[in-house]
Amino acid sequence: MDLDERNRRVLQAVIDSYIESGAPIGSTVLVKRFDFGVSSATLRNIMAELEELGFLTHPHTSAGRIPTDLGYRYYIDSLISVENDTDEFGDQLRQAPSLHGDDLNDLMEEASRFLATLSHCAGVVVAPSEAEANYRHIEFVRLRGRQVLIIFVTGTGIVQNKLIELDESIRQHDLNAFSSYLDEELERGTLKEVRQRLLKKLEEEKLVFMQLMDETCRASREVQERESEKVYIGGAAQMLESPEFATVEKMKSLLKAFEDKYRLIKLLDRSVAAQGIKVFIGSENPYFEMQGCSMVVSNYKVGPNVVGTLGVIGPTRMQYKQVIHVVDYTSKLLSKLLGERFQRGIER
Amino acid sequence: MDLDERNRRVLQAVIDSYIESGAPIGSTVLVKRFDFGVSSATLRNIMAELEELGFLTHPHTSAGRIPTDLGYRYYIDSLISVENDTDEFGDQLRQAPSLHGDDLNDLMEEASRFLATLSHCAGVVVAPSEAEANYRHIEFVRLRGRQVLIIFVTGTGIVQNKLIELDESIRQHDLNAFSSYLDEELERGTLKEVRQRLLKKLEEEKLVFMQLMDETCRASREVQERESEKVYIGGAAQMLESPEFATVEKMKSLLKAFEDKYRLIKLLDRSVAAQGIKVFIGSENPYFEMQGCSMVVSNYKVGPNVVGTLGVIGPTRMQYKQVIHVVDYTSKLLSKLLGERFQRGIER
DNA sequence: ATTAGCACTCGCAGCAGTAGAGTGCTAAGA
DNA sequence: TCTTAGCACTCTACTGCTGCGAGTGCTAAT
Repeated sequence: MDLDERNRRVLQAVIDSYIESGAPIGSTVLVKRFDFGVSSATLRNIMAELEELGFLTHPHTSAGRIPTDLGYRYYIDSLISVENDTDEFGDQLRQAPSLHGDDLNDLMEEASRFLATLSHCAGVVVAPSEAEANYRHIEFVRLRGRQVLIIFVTGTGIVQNKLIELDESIRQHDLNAFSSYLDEELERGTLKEVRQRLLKKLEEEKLVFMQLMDETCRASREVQERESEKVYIGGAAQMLESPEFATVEKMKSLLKAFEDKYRLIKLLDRSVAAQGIKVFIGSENPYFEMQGCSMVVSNYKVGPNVVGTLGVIGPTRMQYKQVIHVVDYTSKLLSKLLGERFQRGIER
Repeated sequence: MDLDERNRRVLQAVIDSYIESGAPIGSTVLVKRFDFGVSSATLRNIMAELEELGFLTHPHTSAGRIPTDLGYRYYIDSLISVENDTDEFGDQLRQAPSLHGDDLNDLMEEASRFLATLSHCAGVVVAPSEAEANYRHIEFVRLRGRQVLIIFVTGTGIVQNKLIELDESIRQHDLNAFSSYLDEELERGTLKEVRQRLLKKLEEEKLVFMQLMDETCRASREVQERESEKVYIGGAAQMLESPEFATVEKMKSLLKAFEDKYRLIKLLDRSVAAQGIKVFIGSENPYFEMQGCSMVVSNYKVGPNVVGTLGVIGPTRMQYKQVIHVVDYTSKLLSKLLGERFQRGIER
């Protein structure tokens, strides 16, 4: 797999040019645009070699070369340098309006649009899942009869709710008392632990409270699941600008894929087990059958913990350098913003 | 504008056939498929007449006829009968799985998908706006220092929240006291009225509470606005199945229009000042520049009040009878479900 | 190893020709 | 006066053909 310096430069030139123009790159174009100090015939030989190695291909006999997925992979791994010459783009990033939605939903949606605008691809953000949520406050509101609305407030200020139905009626006064009790106990541990302590204390004495507690635990789980199933997709229409999706068929299948949010989450979550940025090129991704699409994904944190995934889905022929930069920047930005919320949360 | 019986029947036959097949309808096709007891030549004469009146047109000299927007309008107003012969479709509707999302967001999303699936168009639901929200409970959670999270619970069990910052710090205990006070007062009127009463009572004595009250009112307004800006769009990809959107350009502009949710809300809200189902055909709608699209909209209620809009956007050539039926059914279904929540809410 | 030259391949745009669908008009019949 | 058969006309869609241009691969010379 080792290429000599010249071959590498040619490969890079082909991919760069192709990313820019979208049209197959012929040997004469390379001679005109770059200075390899060799003739077009030599370039043809080199390109034939690169094709044999699987980095390039051509759509038909008399067409120029385009990169294969393998070619892109090599490009990303060995040829791109994200650091240098992106400074003017970095400035552009920093000048972009920051995110300021104070509601978590707004924030996520903004982030997805932010990604989309700057990358010219579709931006995707998976909502944070706090595995063992640390609740700041739990409130109960009695609606009719035995129906009770449970409201969860997490340390990060996220508010979620769930309606439950108890076996017997309970007074709002008692609910308030229980709520205060829970709040106190929550300072000393998670909901599960509180449940354990409560179990010992109450025995069979107050059955209603025990049921309320059980329902609360169950609701908490459900509410967390519901939250972690949310995906925010921004700027999907932008992707359709790329000529590679200019056929009706491609467009349709792309949009169908975006509508199937559930699979999208699965895909993104599995993709990013480890930290840092990952790039998936075209067919590399077994779950997303869409041909001609790449993903650049990363994750974001609250404090020290990875809580969610975010990234960009676009045509295989995307501006990888810039997109990687954007995804990196956004993940850090979002982590910072969530971190600030978190700080507010834990400090009592 | 009055057509004699035969001309009406021909117009209806043309539109019905066109809706079904999507191809321009020629005189011979009509003779084959319908029994008018006249020859194709006569039908040609009639169709020429209908064209002169503006109900029909033809894309080029040697093509069959297709309806104009005016033709569709006449069709909807005078020719369609929603009542009869839709019974088997009504059965299909009633057999469809009902909606059961207990979270309001889930419910709206489900409703939009419900509309989309049954109409084969894009389903759109605008979130309910309760002009003067009747709150069941208002809760304050102190985060850090002077930051307070306000949680609103409406009579219908909708939970919304907003983070505010006070001028001076306040203890959680006092917040709780204020919350209980508000809850009691709210039984006797709206938030605004409570504010008036409070103003008289407190005078300048307790400045913090007054500020908290003001912030709460402001937050309440904001939270309501935020909610009423939500639109749920389901099955947008389905629309692309129609051959009229089979060109790349049409697809793109359609998707762009859907992404611009703000304008969509404006459009829908203005459309439905009055109650009942409305149909907007193609160019009839000045705000939605998309050509070749019709909307069928209605609204839904909580108890006696209209609170939101819902409907379907699809190609001008849609199955109006069925779609009208679906929209009507869904609006009633949603009203019923919300009504149940509401009943739960007001009964204490 | 590099390069100039050349034959070859393939896609694409343009063009002519044809088939088919459908119309509008006219003149004859009820 | 309304209806209808017949016919000329129009327009689209499809087909096959041709020439052009871009680009390759190969070969022989440097």
